[in-house]
Amino acid sequence: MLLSSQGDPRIRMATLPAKPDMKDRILETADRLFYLQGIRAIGVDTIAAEIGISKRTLYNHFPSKDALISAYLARRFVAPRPSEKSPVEQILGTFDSLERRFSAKDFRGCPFVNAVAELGEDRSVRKVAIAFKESRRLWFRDLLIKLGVAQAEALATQLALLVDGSIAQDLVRNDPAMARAAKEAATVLLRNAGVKVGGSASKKPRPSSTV
Amino acid sequence: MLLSSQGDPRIRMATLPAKPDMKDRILETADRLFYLQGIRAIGVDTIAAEIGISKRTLYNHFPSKDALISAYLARRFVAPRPSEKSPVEQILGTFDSLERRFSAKDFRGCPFVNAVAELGEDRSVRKVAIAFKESRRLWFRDLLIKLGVAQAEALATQLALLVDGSIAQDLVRNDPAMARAAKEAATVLLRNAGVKVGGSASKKPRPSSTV
DNA sequence: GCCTAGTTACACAGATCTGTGTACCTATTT
DNA sequence: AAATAGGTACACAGATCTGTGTAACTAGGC
Repeated sequence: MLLSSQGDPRIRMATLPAKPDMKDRILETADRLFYLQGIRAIGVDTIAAEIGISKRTLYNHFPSKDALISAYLARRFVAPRPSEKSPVEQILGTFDSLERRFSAKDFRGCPFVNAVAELGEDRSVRKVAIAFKESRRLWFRDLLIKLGVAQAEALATQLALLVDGSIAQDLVRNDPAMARAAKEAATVLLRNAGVKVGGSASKKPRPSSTV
Repeated sequence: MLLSSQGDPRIRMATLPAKPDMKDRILETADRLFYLQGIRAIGVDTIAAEIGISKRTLYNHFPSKDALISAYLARRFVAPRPSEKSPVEQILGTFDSLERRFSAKDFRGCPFVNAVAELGEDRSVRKVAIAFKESRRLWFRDLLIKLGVAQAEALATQLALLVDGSIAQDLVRNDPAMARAAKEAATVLLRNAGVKVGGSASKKPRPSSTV
């Protein structure tokens, strides 16, 4: 017993005791359940039971379910990290990564769209959902500007439509091919805007090294 | 008992003007409330109170809330009616009519996508949602085949993505311009497939007839 | 040892939800 | 007039949900 300090979760982090950050555990569990089953479908009792804590503990960390919902959406709001790849690769890579996510069993659409669909009139939910959608559009736009595309604003909006369209279609159909279809459409739109895109829209990056 | 003619419910309906079929009234009200506020957000009490009937009457027409939900979705499943217009006009007109719907105050996204988002695991809901999405895709596909487009299947899927993408974006942003953006993208895709599309994607249909 | 902070168990208030039971009412049909 | 069909009023069962109150327990820090 004495020797096995490695495996003892209590000894982790040198000074931190047996606290794997309860707040994070709650949030992580709420995230999973809210996303997979719906916000209205999951009660705070269910979340607490899933972690194995008392409901009281949950309410000691979050004053209300609404606060938990807000934290859930804030947690889902991750900005795309900067990349070394070329703008075209980043744009089209978006759809490859969508295809991977669609193939995962635990994908269930866009959490922001779902939240708006469920909670409708809620102002703060809509606000963060709009901010998220806009941040992605701006990410597209900046990449298009780097590519020298004239109508970067308009094209960025169209690419965002393809992203959300494929997400909505996959939510219903469970068909990762929707991401491929979106990528093909995106390729056509890019070429139409004068962007040079290597190869067809398929998974072939093409061996050419020329610009 | 004698034969049917006098007992025929169709004849009774004709003689009873003040009875617009209670069942239809219930369904219509449920439709409005479910769609605008969410299925889980609306209880049967609310529906009955909105019409001014007793909850008992509602349950005399629908055995359960689930049955009401199914009837709601079935009612929303309207196939596009055949049109005299050219295939191109029909395809692009889809986005014009989306733009009009987005501008209406009571538009709140796709009822099928919303239902799947809310009810997630429910098999029958998913089933009708898939059927609806596929029916629209096939409608696009058949029009594209009439136009002699080679890759009608793939292009139809892409057009469906644009439709659902603009719906999702408008649900969040409340911006009818999303339909215009989708129409512009659709125009590019059609031209790329060899379809002759008159004018730019903007609201300049053509100086000739008003249909 | 003692204090404090976090957690637990558990009861409970109060709201809301689906669905049922029952007796009564009212208009039409026979 | 009697029967029938459909609606009403209203209570109620039973589940579930958010949120609170409270006393007791358990650790680490002083």
